[in-house]
Amino acid sequence: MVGPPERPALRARWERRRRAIVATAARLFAERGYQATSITDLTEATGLAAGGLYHYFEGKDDLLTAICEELLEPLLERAHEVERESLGARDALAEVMTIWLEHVAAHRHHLIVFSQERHAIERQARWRHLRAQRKEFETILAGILERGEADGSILFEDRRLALLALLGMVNYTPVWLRPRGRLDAAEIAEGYLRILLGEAGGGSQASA
Amino acid sequence: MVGPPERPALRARWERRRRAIVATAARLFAERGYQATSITDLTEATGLAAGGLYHYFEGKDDLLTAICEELLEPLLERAHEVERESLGARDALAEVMTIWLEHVAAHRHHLIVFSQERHAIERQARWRHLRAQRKEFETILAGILERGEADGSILFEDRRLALLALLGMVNYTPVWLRPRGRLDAAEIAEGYLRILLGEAGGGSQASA
DNA sequence: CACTTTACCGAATGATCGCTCGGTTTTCCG
DNA sequence: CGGAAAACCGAGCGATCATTCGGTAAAGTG
Repeated sequence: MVGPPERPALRARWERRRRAIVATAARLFAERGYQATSITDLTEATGLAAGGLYHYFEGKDDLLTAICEELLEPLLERAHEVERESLGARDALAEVMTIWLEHVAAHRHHLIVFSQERHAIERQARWRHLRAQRKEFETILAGILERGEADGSILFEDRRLALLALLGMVNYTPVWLRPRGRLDAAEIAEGYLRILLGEAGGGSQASA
Repeated sequence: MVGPPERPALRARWERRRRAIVATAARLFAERGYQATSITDLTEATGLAAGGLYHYFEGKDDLLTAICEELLEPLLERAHEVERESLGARDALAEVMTIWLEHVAAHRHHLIVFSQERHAIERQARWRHLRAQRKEFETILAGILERGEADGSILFEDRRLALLALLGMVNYTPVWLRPRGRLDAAEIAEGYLRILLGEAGGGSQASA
């Protein structure tokens, strides 16, 4: 049977090891694909034998679920915290984007796996809750943009397209992000925000 | 043996059918994932038996190759055409983005598959040419942005980040795009261009 | 220390999958 | 029409894979 031990002294260790396996699995799945990664690959990478893995997870898809939950749940919680601060839309957007990019940078493999397996998560009933969490986060973002447009603090040519563009930028970030790259998460968040709000340069001259 | 027939009368039909199989496979792979789609799934969707499929393709990965080639080759060719027109950077960017989005909209499943299987394409030697084509297209884009900054027709806060943001937006587009949605490909291209160049609204008021 | 829970092992299992190949039907062409 | 090439079939093969389970070792508990 899978689940944390009843003895309190062992719970912390069980959870720590489980999280370590999730992190390893996220890296392997991101590098090779979920289906293309075999249980044998996981045993080699974790040092556990097959039976040992099934002591922490009910199956391979339970591992995928854990990866996505570790990505979505803390992000959603922190986004709700920002909402509770009742900032102006402009500042709320800046703050959500900063925590978002920091979370994504710290969980790049998780997001890559989530994006790669999106087709499964969006279609299969067993992942309804992940779908709901993704939607909830997007709804928070949409709300901030709408609020910003309503109170005049943000102007969009097309607000709905701006949200989709933002989701695209951020979801693509872990594909190119390298741990000690030129920009850190906060700088990327600021850069994206500038692009989205059209504050950079101002753009145009006449065309040639 | 796989390959087009020697008799000229049959070549056109062979190629037409091959392309039809590629289109069907692209849809299935996009919906279920490449690895999760079995040959049996493909036989059901195409009406061909297993042996029939292997008359057009050497294997499942040949099908993946064909999908990616159908995505990248025409796009690259059309991008080179735009370059040959020697437009100003601003106009060149607008034109490349329009053909890009039109191509992506017409091949949404292809791009979804390419993105989902990116880990394999980027890592395995047999897909070196696909990797080279992707890089070549990105180099064309980078060149246009650089040219635009050099001649003052485009101003960026961070040109490299702007390119990555653009790639993110466009690569994410097929995830949400619906065939007869609110915006067509040209309108999306225009919207993205406005976001990238900061021409919309002008953005800011004071923050709250 | 005894005893129970927890942690882990790894060979065996059953199912699935990509692919092959001998054969049949269809299509072209002289 | 007759022969050859092409198109297609589908049962079966070998390999792989996720998962199970009977067992052992280690750790906490009273």
